[in-house]
Amino acid sequence: MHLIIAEKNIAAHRIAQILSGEKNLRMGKEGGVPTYIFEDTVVVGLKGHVVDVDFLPEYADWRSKEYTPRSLIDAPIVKKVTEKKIVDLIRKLGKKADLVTIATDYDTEGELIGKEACEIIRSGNKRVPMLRARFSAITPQEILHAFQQPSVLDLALAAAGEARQEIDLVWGASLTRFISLAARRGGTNILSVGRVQSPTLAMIVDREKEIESFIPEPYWNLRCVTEKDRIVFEVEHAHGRFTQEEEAIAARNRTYAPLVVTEIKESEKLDRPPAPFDTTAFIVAAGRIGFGAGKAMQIAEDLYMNGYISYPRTDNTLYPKTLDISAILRTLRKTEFGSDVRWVEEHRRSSPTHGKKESTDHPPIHPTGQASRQELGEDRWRVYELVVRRFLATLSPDARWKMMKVCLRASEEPYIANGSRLLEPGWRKVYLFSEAQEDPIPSLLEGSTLPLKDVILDAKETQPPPRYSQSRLIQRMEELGLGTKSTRHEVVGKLLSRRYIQGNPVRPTLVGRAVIDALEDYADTITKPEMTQTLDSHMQQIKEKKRTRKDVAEESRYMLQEIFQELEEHREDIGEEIREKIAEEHALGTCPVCGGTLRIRQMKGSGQFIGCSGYPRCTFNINLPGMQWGKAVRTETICPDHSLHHVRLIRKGVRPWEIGCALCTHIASHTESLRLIPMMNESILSRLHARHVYTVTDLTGMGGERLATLLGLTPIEAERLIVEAQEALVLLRKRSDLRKFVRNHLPPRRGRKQTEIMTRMYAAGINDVRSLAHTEPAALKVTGISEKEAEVLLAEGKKLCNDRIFRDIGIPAASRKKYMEANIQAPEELCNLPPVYVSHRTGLSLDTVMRHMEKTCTFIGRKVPSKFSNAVVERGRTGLLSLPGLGDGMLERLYYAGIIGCEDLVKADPRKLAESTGIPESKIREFILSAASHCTG
DNA sequence: GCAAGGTC
Repeated sequence: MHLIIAEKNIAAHRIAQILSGEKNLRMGKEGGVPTYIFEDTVVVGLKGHVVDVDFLPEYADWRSKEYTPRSLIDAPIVKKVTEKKIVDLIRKLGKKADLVTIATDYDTEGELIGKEACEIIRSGNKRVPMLRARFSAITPQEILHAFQQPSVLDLALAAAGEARQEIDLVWGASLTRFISLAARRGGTNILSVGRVQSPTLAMIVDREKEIESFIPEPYWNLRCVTEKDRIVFEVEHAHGRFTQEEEAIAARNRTYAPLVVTEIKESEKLDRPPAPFDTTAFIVAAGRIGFGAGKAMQIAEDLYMNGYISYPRTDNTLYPKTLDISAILRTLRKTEFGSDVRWVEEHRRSSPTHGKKESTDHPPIHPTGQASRQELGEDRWRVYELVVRRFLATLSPDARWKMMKVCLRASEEPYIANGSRLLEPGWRKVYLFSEAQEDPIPSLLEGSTLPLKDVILDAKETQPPPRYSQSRLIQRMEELGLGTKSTRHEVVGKLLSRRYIQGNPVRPTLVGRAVIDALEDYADTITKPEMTQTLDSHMQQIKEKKRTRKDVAEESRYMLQEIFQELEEHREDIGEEIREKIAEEHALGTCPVCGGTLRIRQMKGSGQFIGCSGYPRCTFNINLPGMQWGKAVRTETICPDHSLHHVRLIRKGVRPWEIGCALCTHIASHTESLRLIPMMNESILSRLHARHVYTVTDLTGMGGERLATLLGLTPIEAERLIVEAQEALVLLRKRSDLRKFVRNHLPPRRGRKQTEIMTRMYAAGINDVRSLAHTEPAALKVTGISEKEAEVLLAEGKKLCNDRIFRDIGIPAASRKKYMEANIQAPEELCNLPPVYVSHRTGLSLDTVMRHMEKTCTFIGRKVPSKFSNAVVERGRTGLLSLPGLGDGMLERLYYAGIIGCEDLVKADPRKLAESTGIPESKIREFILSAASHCTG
């Protein structure tokens, strides 16, 4: 049997199709892994690496005294299986094979992945011949050729990959642990360090520092407004930017009407369509239409897996000759882009565009299947459309522009105007994502004069360099050789998830800055892109057998040892420095009450709030929504009124919740409540605010005397204010309770706001669950709730009220639950029922039920029912159950009617009893008869 | 709990 190993399932499938000629190809699954079988051949796809490197298990404890971060440098490295199903399958198939061909991608990682597969197979079959097929595209030509002339694994090439693995693991793990431990950050807050992520982060931090230290330079622009054929347009002074204001003013003062056209230069410009998409260009283009790098790749991956577009991880910008472009166009004719496709077919350029990069791994990203807006949904459709239109653009003719340069004079001052007009849109007709900036000016004649409608002198300032957008960052990474087409966007995602950076364009957090500052001081090698470049050249030397993997790794370890020498000497300083900067991350600004520092504080549970550094001396605090709404972080925006950083709640997978200035929000939300106090007026309110008393609670906690002096009230007024505040607080608590209740029982619906419903309820005089429960369903209409929902709400409200009454009566929660389950909801109901029935129905002991009934009856002013002894009840029960045909179900019904023994039964009126129990009268009569004979006899 | 690189 011939076993062929491909790098991924999709490649295995296509290789099998080509080699089998699509005849008798059987697709199956073994051990959960897809297989492709024809004749005597089995093709299996890996999932990239199926094993990974790691340290021995004893190194797992970060805080181990023996296995310190530094000890990882020389720790033994072992391989561990990460894809067990695949590993098991290829080992099993390898045992039966008499030939194995490794057909992974033709690059360094592919060779290493091939070697891993080889070693797995060898562990079960030492003798089987192992060949290597090398191809640079999965096309019939390439594949057939590769299998006709197979070679063997290139161990030097694989060793270059292993060197990378080893170095990345050792540097990354040891430095990550060191920095995290020094800063005392564990769990989800570790501080990671790596050959690619750290230089990328350093780039972002550098840019931020550049922006901060940027000193704007003033400059002046001089322009004139004029008009021709009713078209108003502007001409600029030929000098361009003036750096001296006097010069600009002088030039303006020399500018007199009329404007005379002195020269007109017209030319034509060809505008080539963009090159086909490689991964980076795709991410950039997707970024322009609003997708973050990670999101764009996730969607592309999805479209690829479903056959709409080609493999999204590629460095190639040249369509291979084997790509059947006309066939793709024919496929696309059937889509929404049909008319564009036909236009392209009629106007195709002689050869498609291409970029600088040509690699042979995969073709540029292009559409492979037809799709409709409906089947894809909004986001996927937009990405698909982008890929389709880009593909069409690369086949379309150039756009043609008419360029105009007009020179003018106003008195002696030279002015110019640049205009452009799109003559033929060419590719721009099909590619709508790159806006054609037309700048039309009316047609002019040399020597003609124009009116001078206005002369404008603008004072401006030079701007700092912009922050990196995610896609620009990925472009920079590519330029610097950081990461690969498959990993660059993941690195950005990693920096975001570690909270080193935030937003798009990206900004470093203080944590991110602190880590880079520390690394630059003590381990700057890891913060420089050069580390990757050096590693690449060392890998090249290994590939060429000029150096060994061992040699390269040893040199790298030696360098890392030296770095650790420095790091360990300054361990305390580094830790303290990072911790200090991180603490700053939570600081919002000055406390309005005491001048201390307001900080975001997170408690152990899900609580978070803003507190003062002066606590307990200063108790000023602001409540924040719980952590389930997102973790509170500060943003760089500062409130102009309170000089406090704005606050934002961040939660995974959800758009952040911008709280804004927490103090503004705090004041606004509590002002409403303060107005509930009858004697509150604008004057008192503003005096309270001026004294930083913002909430009703704050007010109730104050002494009358203090309040009087603080607000300039008489002691009597102050006392009254406090009493009224206390009453308002009671109302607020009721409302808060009602709000929670409504939230729990009213399902959220689109376009309905809970706060509005609540406002309307309060306005209707419904301030607590009790008054809600006693409202008519129709009366709730004004709140915007449907009648059905109102009924549910009222029923639940009644339930809750009754439960609370039971609670107030002193019935424990466990028993209350049992009454509820037995559908005994109100205190009156309980009192009306025979105790024996209740006991039987709920499973509570008779004594317990009697005790509860006693309390309940007393509470609602009823007569307490007389007691039964357990013995009497028990005797009655055995008596009743001894009657022929009377089972447990009947017993309960009789209990319900107050019949607890044969004596009661004999005395009962059969017809009435039948009515109240639902048992047929004839049956009752039978029971009575037999009861009479039993009990008397 | 750590990196970067494959792939899903």
